Amino acid sequence: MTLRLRSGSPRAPLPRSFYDRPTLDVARDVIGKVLVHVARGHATSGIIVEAEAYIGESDPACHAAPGLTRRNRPLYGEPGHAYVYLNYGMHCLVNVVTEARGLPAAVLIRALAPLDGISLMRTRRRKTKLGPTGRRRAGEIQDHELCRGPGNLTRAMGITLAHNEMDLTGSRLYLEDRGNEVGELGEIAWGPRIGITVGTMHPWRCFVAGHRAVSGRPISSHAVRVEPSP
DNA sequence: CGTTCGATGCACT
DNA sequence: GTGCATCGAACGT
Repeated sequence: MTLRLRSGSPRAPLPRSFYDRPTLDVARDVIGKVLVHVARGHATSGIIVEAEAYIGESDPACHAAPGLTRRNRPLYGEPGHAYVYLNYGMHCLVNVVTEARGLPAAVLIRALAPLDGISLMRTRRRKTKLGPTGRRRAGEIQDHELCRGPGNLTRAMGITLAHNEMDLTGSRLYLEDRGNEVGELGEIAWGPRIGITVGTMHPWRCFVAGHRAVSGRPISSHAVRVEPSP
């Protein structure tokens, strides 16, 4: 399947200036944008509905907390590049690097509402290694489950460690604006980041409240803030 | 519904 | 050797 765009709009990766901004602004603004991966002429894409900010060496949950290491080097590099790493030995997680000029920070992409290449996503998800019991799920994976969660979305999109440090202004892996109105998806909400044991005081997880593709349990609307408090 | 727990690889101390 | 920015099957309500 070839890359398909909304009526006639040219392929236009977001410029580096989009990423070279305060990370909380980038985390908010990636919601509603489209993540695209083109592999061997086949595109997969989805609207970002969940993201988390990791900001600087003073953020204990950020990979830059120990200072510069071989692994976290992309965080110290130019904004608009991918930071992909392996976690729990089996999941590749994809971030977009933000904040130039010495502040190591990034936004973790946590969930997408799939758009293009859904059958290819389903094929890739079916190739997931089986657990110790060797049992596979009974039914088909639903569309909204394909890219629900950071490990699931990289599996469905075919994003691997080979994409680490890739330039997001290129033509292989990028974000673009297809004019989707965030209001059509739902209301933007902020809350604590998921799956971490430190840095939970920061409400730096941004998501579309109530969207089916958002990971974790649904959160009652009164439990979330509408703006982050850095 | 809810919680628990094992699989899995690599960076880091 | 330790500890993960996870996932989902297998239990227990």
